[in-house]
Amino acid sequence: MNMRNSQKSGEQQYLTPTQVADMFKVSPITVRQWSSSGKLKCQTTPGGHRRYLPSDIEEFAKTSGINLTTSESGPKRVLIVEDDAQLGHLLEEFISELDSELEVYRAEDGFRAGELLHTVHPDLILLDLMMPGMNGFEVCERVKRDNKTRDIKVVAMTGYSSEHNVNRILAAGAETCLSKPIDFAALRTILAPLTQQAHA
Amino acid sequence: MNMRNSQKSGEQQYLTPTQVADMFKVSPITVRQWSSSGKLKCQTTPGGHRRYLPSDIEEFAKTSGINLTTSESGPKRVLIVEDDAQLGHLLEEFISELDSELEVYRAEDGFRAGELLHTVHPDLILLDLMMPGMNGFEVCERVKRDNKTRDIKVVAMTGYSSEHNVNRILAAGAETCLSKPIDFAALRTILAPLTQQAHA
DNA sequence: TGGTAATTGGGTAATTAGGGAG
DNA sequence: TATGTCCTAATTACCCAATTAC
Repeated sequence: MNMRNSQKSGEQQYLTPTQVADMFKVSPITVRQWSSSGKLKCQTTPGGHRRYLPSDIEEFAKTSGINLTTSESGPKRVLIVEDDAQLGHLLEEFISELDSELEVYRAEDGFRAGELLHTVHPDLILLDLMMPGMNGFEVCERVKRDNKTRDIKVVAMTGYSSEHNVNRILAAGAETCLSKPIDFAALRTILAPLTQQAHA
Repeated sequence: MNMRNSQKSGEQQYLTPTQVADMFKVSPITVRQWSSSGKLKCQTTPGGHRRYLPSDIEEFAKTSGINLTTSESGPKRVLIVEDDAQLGHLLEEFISELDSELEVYRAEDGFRAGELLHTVHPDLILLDLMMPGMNGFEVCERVKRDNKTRDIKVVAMTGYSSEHNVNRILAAGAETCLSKPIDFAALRTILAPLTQQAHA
């Protein structure tokens, strides 16, 4: 079970030459050249090894027009935004067992949702539209408006699926809108693309 | 002996190996090597673990020719978490006029707060404890528990400042707890360190 | 005060990185 | 322009018991 709950902060905020090389699909030596010629900014360790910040990489990617094959290769991540503990847990279990390769995170409030959106950068969000202090429609709109997050698929969930609400959330960029109680068969179908890629 | 709690309002005077490692973009193991080979001075706890003084770090950085322009550089950022539009705007105005160098952001809901926490990584958070769908105490605890955000100062604001609540938020790691209506003179004092550094 | 998870130190081996000439 | 190779140095991984944080 590859379930990753809330508090995890073992991310690395710097990149080594080989990691950068992998991102651009070139050899580490080439990355070294880019740095020594000043094309790619870098910091150095006291021992003289180069360290790269994500911002430096992005800038270089834009300047040189090379598209970076970022972390598309890693395991797929799903973020569940649901304040109901019971349903939330059920969804966690269901998705984890669908594919043990999937990393499942859950936010039980808006703050946590905002945090996880940017710290784990999920591939898909299961979003409860009706949560206290959080407007699900707005959240979806914001996700789709931000360049950094617009590639994330949003699957809405609501207990009041009026035609108006469904149209509104779809217009905001959501993939689909599931009515509660959740049809798990439908959910499985929706998640199929993620599991297929994870197995590939 | 609890080192984290002993640094109530100021900076931490000792740095752990991991913290030093982050500063130099290196693994903790490497820091250990620097110390055991005598390149990096250090003190030790009674149990034999290494602790570093900022002065030791600076000296080592100079010797190695590294600029310690970690994340301390750049303009200071303040995040206001307040759902009341009127008060929120007032705070924005006040802080902006206190020092035009300060960057002021505002979150009107929990989701936005979580987003901004990680996207702008503020130096200080003005946190309303009573917001719908968001437990201010929990938020503060989470901020202080995460290595990435624990250096962020938290200033709480509440309309119901019972002694119990004040103690609870201070125990969670907040700098102070302001009662509403806000005492702007007190707020100015609290923000003084930021404005001074911004001008330096 | 007691319990549990995370960090640390030591030592050795494995990996990665930098520089330069091809 | 990008890369493969050689040599040396810097950095990291791994193991386990002790220490520390909360």
